[in-house]
Amino acid sequence: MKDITSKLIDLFKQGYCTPQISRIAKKLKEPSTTIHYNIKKLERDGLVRSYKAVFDHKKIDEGYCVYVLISLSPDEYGNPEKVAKELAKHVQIESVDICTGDCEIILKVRVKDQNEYYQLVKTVISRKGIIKIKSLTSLKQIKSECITL
Amino acid sequence: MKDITSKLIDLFKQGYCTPQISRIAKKLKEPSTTIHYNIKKLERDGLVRSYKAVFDHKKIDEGYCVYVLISLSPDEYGNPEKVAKELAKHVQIESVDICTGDCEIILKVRVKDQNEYYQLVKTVISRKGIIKIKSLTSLKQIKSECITL
DNA sequence: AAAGATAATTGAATAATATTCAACCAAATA
DNA sequence: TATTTGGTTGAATATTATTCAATTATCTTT
Repeated sequence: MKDITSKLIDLFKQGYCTPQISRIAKKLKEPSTTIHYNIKKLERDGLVRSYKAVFDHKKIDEGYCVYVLISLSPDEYGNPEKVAKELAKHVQIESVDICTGDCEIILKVRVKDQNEYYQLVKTVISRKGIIKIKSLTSLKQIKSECITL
Repeated sequence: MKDITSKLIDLFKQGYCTPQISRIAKKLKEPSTTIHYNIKKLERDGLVRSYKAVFDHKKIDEGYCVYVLISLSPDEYGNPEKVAKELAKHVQIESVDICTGDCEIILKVRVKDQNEYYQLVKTVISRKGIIKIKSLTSLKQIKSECITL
């Protein structure tokens, strides 16, 4: 048996989806050519970056979700983007924001369990320049990516 | 002129997209029927919740992004889901998580600007049961919904 | 306000794609 | 090892996206 499932999940995280023009046309009661034209415009103008799947994260071994508030040391403080871009490379890190307020960087992390999170903190999040990490663990996701669960 | 753009954006937040089977088939070098079968299985088993668009939020009047840490008063403390579900109803609130640690609920909010955020805090986030709100404003999004910007 | 240019809407024709089906093969189970 | 269940696949069909050309609306310039 080929393990196509995990390959599909990886592709769907990036994109590999497309709008359902005829369904939208019926919904909005407009000709499908009009819908087609308007969608292409959205894409051309860059309002839409990608079309992708939204998962039930518990079912794809990403049930452990943590918001990570990161404080930088004074020497890295002026250039948070360097650290942020480095962190963004990791697939377990869903989002990376540079912030104002109590911390300089906020991550949203999805991993399988607490142990995998611990490994991630040890190997990628803890690094030179980061002086403080506060983990806010999600006990229950009520809404995610605009979709109420 | 019909304002189809905003209707499309609304639909794409919920879904109204679908996988590109033939493109995936070429990518993975498998017959499209095999890909079709495996995708239907993913959907049937509930690993995939929806297919949707990812936006350039700055271009759709959602350029102001805030993480909101909410503390509940002792009387609501034992039942955070009630408050969480109420908050989840609002389209500007992208995600709602019930948390452990410094706060009970974390929101990710997307609005046009600071003023619209102020309105949201006044009218929906501030309510009975919420005793403390800490706003962490995103200055720059490096990665969002798994997509590096 | 008129003329010209550009952008948006649309139906008909075509191209591309998803879906169904039946046959076959692999894996698990008893 | 016989039997059932789940996965793979090619050929046929159904559905859907895309292209194109014509039409209409909107914006720009004078």
